[in-house]
Amino acid sequence: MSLRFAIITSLLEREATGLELTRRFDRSFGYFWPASHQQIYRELRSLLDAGLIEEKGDPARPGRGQPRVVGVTEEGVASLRRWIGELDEPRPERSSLAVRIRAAAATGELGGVEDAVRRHLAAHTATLETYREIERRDFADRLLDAEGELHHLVLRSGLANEQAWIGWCEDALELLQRLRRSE
Amino acid sequence: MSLRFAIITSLLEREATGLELTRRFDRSFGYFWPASHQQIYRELRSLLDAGLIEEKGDPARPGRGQPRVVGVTEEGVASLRRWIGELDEPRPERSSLAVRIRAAAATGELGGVEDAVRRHLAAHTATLETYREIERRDFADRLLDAEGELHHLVLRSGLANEQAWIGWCEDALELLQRLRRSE
DNA sequence: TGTTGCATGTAAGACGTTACATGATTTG
DNA sequence: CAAATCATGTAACGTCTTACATGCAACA
Repeated sequence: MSLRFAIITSLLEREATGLELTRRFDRSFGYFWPASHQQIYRELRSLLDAGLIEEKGDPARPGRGQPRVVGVTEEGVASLRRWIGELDEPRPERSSLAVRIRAAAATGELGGVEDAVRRHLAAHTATLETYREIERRDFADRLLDAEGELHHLVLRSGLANEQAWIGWCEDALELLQRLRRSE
Repeated sequence: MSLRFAIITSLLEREATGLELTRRFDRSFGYFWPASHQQIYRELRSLLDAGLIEEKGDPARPGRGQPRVVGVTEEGVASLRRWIGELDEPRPERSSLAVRIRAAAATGELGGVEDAVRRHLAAHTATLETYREIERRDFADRLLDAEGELHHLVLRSGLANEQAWIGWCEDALELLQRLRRSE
């Protein structure tokens, strides 16, 4: 469901074609809800069918290869407003790294898992740096309007998450090295 | 892929029937890789076909309704050991709460999102308390073997994650209240 | 004997990923 | 005009969720 409303929100911020949306998801929206262009086109079709978005601009150019700009309808905005307050439990977290560590605990295969942790640490460190650059670029001055404050809040969620992961990975490496030495 | 190896690991720790596995996933393994009984039975079938697990106990009782205990084969253990070191990037995080906050920023619908944040805060607080209870129960004494240390490490990943979420939710509520007052 | 609980399954649909297909526009 | 790029799609597959179906055992 969230993808649907992520798209409506993004289109509400500004009308776009499918590919422009895809790029927005690669560049910003996708940091908290990733989506490929295939998912986006499929969802756009369904949103058009439901009347929540509509085609803007010259409708006399159908067919493949032609950019099709879409925008949100009144009904789309109404459904978005309703969705915001709907019941929403946190989705279960899945950590393949935790599975690997339990597997290592059960088999004694400690070397492989250490490599895996190191790769995760590198990835999280890179993501953290990306988020910090965005923060410097977009949220450096302290005079933000409500919309800016909320965007910053979302970014801080990513920052906190990456920092928590990095701290834990460092912890994990320390433990794994200690266990390996004392074997 | 991870579910497959989560099941092998759990069966390596101890043989089980499908339902026993399901309960283990509800009670411990599922904190970092949730799975329903449908997923588990499907994967068990596939693991049997692949020869990575095999039926233990009386094979003369086939059919429905009868418990079927399975255990890991030599080949299963080998494939688990191989998997531990395989390339594994962190899977993209998805946050429906972040989508809601961006939607609130775009529509001005701040009341609904505040409720959503409060519910997430309550859920994360409850999960944190569960993890703390497990920590008190299973990891209170400081004399753990390697396996115990690794299990504790996995638990600490959950603890760190929940704590990060709770801190952020409190932050978010503060901001949302401030924005509401200054409207 | 009917209800409850245990145990194993089937089916359908939503969501995600990967690979590929097709048309239009730009530019070397 | 060939190649690259932009843009919109299709298809197949795998995973996850939700709802339902079937059989056995205990027991009131």
